[in-house]
Amino acid sequence: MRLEVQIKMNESLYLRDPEQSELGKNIIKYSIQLIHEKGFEAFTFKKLAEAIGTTEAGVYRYFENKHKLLVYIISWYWGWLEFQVIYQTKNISDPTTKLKQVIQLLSTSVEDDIMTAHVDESLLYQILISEGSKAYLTKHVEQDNKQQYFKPYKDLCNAVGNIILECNPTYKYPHSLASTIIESAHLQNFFMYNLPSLTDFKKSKNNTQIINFLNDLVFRSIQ
Amino acid sequence: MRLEVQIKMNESLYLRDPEQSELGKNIIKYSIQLIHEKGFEAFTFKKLAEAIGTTEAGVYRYFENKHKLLVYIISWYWGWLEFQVIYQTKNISDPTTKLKQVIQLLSTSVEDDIMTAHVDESLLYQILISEGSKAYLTKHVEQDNKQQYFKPYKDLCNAVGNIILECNPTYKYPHSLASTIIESAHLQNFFMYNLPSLTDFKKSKNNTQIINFLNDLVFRSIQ
DNA sequence: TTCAAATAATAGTATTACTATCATAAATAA
DNA sequence: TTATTTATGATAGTAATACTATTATTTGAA
Repeated sequence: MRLEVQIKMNESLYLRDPEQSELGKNIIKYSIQLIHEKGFEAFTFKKLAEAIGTTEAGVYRYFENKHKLLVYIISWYWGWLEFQVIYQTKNISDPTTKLKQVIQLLSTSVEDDIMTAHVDESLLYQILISEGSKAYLTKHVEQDNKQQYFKPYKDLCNAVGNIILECNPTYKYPHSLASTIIESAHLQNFFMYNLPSLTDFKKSKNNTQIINFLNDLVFRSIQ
Repeated sequence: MRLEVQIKMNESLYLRDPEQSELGKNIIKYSIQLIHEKGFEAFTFKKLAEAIGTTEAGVYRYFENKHKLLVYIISWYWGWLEFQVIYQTKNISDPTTKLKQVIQLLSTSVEDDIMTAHVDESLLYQILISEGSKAYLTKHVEQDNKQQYFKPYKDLCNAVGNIILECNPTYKYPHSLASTIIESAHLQNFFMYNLPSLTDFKKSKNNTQIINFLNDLVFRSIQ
């Protein structure tokens, strides 16, 4: 038996559901590769179509524009991450241990999950770090938000906020602390590799230093 | 006597120094207005030229492309902010009070500084919140960094890091904490207005709640 | 006054971000 | 089985973007 994890996506992000066809799955697969390789600004539907072996018009039948495609794959990752957070903390009763596990998950790239064949999670993690904030840093964030595009991010943030409250029910800023550690985990990662003097870390494969920093920050904050 | 503050800019950011001519100053002034109004993605040199009353080619004589112009105005703001941080904490001897003052400066838009005639700092603060990270979240961050484009940001970060160390010389992550509070100040501001459920704040003119959150975060972290 | 530098005016190109049309192949329903 | 919908492929076309180049005109310093 073959298990497949399916992340339920917001339907208004796409014109045709990419999970439902080979071409659709290729659009996701190759857009992750290309955005990772070229960066979001240099990524175009034409290049994507060439990589897949289809035409530009073919891609446009699935996604209205490249921004929606970015939001799609970023949202997918947030959904997958929330699943990981819930799954990997299920049997932990101590909220402190749970929160540490969450910080670890937020700070490290996971190996390519075999349960999601057409998605390479480790590439996606890199995309999240470099391009993630571009999903919402737009002039149309309000409309996008009305369409619920950011629900997976909010859900994750809320889940993390709840674990924070489990650790200390009187802590006053669970959501802000949650969004701060999520974003900081990514940003410190980006800085460590690209602008290291903005951090106190040396480049390293594992992200222990970032994890230590965030643990220190979080647990002192919530006592 | 008329005082003018001049922020020394990295010369490789521009082709011709915009501070040295009327057209140049207009390019800065109107690009701030237009980027604020339309967002960086929809901002073009053609629209800018029309707003100023010059031609596209005229703008290209000053800046190679719109990304360098963005980096220019963002860097300008970092430089100006560092000046503010130094100036406004000069006579404070207590490092804790100093750090609080810095957090306040990072979290609030300052009134338009009359000492910089062609720059509207309150608009620039909004641009920094929404577009600031796009200055470095690119595939060419490494080359840009080699050209020292991010020096003003690093300098500010370092100045804040030093104040953190004054408060607690044994704190292990002064730079990471500094970059985290700088970015978090902006992000929480953006979220408060656009994705409020990622924060614990209600929309408000002054940013006291964000300042309280950051003070709490920082001073618990460094004890 | 003269000469160099800055600007204005105009034109042109490759690429991007789409939209539209029509033919064909594959899946499905009558 | 045929008829018909549906997805894809192939091709074309358009407006806007991100530039580069050329020439003429203005300005301002020597």
